[in-house]
Amino acid sequence: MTHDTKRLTRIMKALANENRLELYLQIRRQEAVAVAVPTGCECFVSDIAAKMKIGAPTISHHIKELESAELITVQKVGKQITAAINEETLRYLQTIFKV
Amino acid sequence: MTHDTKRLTRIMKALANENRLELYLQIRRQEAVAVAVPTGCECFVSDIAAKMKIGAPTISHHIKELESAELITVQKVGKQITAAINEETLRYLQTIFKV
DNA sequence: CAAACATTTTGATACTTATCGAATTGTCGT
DNA sequence: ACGACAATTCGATAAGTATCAAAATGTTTG
Repeated sequence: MTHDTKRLTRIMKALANENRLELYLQIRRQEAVAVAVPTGCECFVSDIAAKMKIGAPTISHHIKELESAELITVQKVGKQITAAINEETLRYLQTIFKV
Repeated sequence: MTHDTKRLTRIMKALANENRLELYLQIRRQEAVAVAVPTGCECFVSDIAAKMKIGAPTISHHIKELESAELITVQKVGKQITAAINEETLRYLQTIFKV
């Protein structure tokens, strides 16, 4: 069992829940939109959460899991928090699934 | 929740276990070796399993999970079984993690 | 300060699942 | 047919976790 398998398992676990995966994908989509606007990324987790069918405590839990797996980074902005994709981990995943 | 999220969740779940992920990665590695030899892929699951620290029933279970998630295909060859990567699913994962 | 709002923590519950030992099935060679 | 070996099924257990409600924390604004 290599070190990489451990890391990759942690990442996969973090993506192995429907709602958490959806959160991650939404954050990526929001970022894709954000690069087009001059203000940059204003990816509020509460905006994404509002469209989902799970409660705030669960969202909070999931965000921490994604952060702990280094899939996203999180920042507090006033009352709310914003999330951003951890590009390094995304690139790592790309290399894993590269042919 | 899109249809794709459902499918992707099933795939991620299948890869979200250390031993099952290791199985999948080993099958990919074995295949990479096999293309270099004229006999093609002789990727026996028992060979991979012999190097792992879990019992045969668990291996059997994991192989079924990978197959059910369409990550691999399986074929019986005599007493043993061989596994091969489902290339379509691998390409799907590539598109997901593509920048 | 107080009200309002976003997030987090805590504690509990229900569900899933990884793993094993034992028994079973299937396949090959003698 | 029998013994050996690979894989599977069954049944059980232990560990993990997704989710919620309630309470707590932190932040902004009147």
